[in-house]
Amino acid sequence: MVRVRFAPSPTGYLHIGGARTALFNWMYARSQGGKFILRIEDTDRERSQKEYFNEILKSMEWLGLNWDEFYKQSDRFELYRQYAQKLLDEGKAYKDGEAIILKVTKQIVKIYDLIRDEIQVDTETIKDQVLMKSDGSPTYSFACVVDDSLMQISHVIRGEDHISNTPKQIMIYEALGFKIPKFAHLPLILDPEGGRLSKRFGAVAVSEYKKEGFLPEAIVNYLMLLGWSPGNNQEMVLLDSAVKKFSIKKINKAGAAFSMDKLKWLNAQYIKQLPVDQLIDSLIPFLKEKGYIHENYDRKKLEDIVRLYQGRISTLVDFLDWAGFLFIDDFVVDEQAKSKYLSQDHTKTFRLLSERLRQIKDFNTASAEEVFRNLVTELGVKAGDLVHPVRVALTGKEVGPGLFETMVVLGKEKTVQRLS
RNA sequence: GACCCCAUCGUCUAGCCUGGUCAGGACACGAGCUUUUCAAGCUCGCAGCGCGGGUUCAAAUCCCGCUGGGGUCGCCA
Repeated sequence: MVRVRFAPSPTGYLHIGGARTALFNWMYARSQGGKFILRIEDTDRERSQKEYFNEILKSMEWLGLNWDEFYKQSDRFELYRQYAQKLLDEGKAYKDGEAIILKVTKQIVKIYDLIRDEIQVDTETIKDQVLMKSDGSPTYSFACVVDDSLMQISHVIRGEDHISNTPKQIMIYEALGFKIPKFAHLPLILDPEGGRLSKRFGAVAVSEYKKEGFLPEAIVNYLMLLGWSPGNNQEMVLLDSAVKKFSIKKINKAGAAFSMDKLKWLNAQYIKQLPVDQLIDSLIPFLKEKGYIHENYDRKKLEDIVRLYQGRISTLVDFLDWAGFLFIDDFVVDEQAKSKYLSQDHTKTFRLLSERLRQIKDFNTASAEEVFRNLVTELGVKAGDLVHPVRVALTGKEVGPGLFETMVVLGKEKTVQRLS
């Protein structure tokens, strides 16, 4: 039975590297009909915070990485103490003050890694390992080994940064007489320049991506493509089909640089193929928070607006930026657009257009366009000479969807009003 | 520094195991089409096996070295 775990420490938010580790563990469990366990490694009471704990759980749920079993190391201190005592009794560990330390014997430790094959390490360079700290709490490696054994973890899938911990942990397994699980060390996610992923690189927390308007499906899709490929030149991969094709052996060995461009592209693809109703539902919290809509809003009208922008936004927040002028009257007018198209006085033409539009009975794209084209012909100017200034007057921007579609979603009343 | 891991377009990758297809796809970038603008979409294009040795009739693919990058060296996890 395959049993894997994701073991984050609540000393920080769930970041994209951790999310990918969780994802790969989850995919492996689901692909093998095994169990996915979430274990919170909160042995460091000083640095662990409830806030991080909550954020990690929420982000996991948001991404759709449901777990079958849940544990918290802070509930298990007695267990670690017992096993440390056992090693003490057997003479495999010794005390230094209150701390309990494992004697490291000289040997060549062989690690069998599913991704990298065999790795050999000479323990000559490894010093005796602290198992229990002076304050009575277990060290990371010790708690990790005890838990992985007791929880019958079959495969330890974690970041490459743990490779050098592995020989130390194998010695603990051996001292305890525990069965050694299989290991798979994932390549690390690098920042866009190929360096270490750090706070210096803006958004690292999963919750940050949620705030920026990314869809969980897109994040998950992007993350699985970092170090793994479903084959067949496929880019958009739903979790279900990825699970069917998933194989640890096919995971890459080299680190992967994070590309915001590609993530955004994927997010745009997911937004495009989302049923409008679902897109509206995803947009509503953002619109409410921004104060663009309140409890009572016209869903039909919102649907028209969303349809107009669905194909041109790459994040949910983009929608707020592009369509804000439809919800509020004191929208920001782009300075460049203003100087480019509104530097000369259009008052008279705008008034004329406004008046003609006001008289339309059935205000739709066809009727608005007809009125507009007739006026342009009458004035003897090119359509574009009026289209752009009008767009800026109505939307505050020099770019956007077709002008007449824009007028219709804005509504006759506001269109007329903004032109006069 | 020591130890460990890694190396295909700028980036993510397919191909490597089981040597022999113009090294394929995607993002980004460039051009064109479309068009009232910008996106989107469609078409086309640019661009890569880090270097040096082997092995072989034949090497991106197997072996060695170099270089480069990354990771770890905590009573943090």
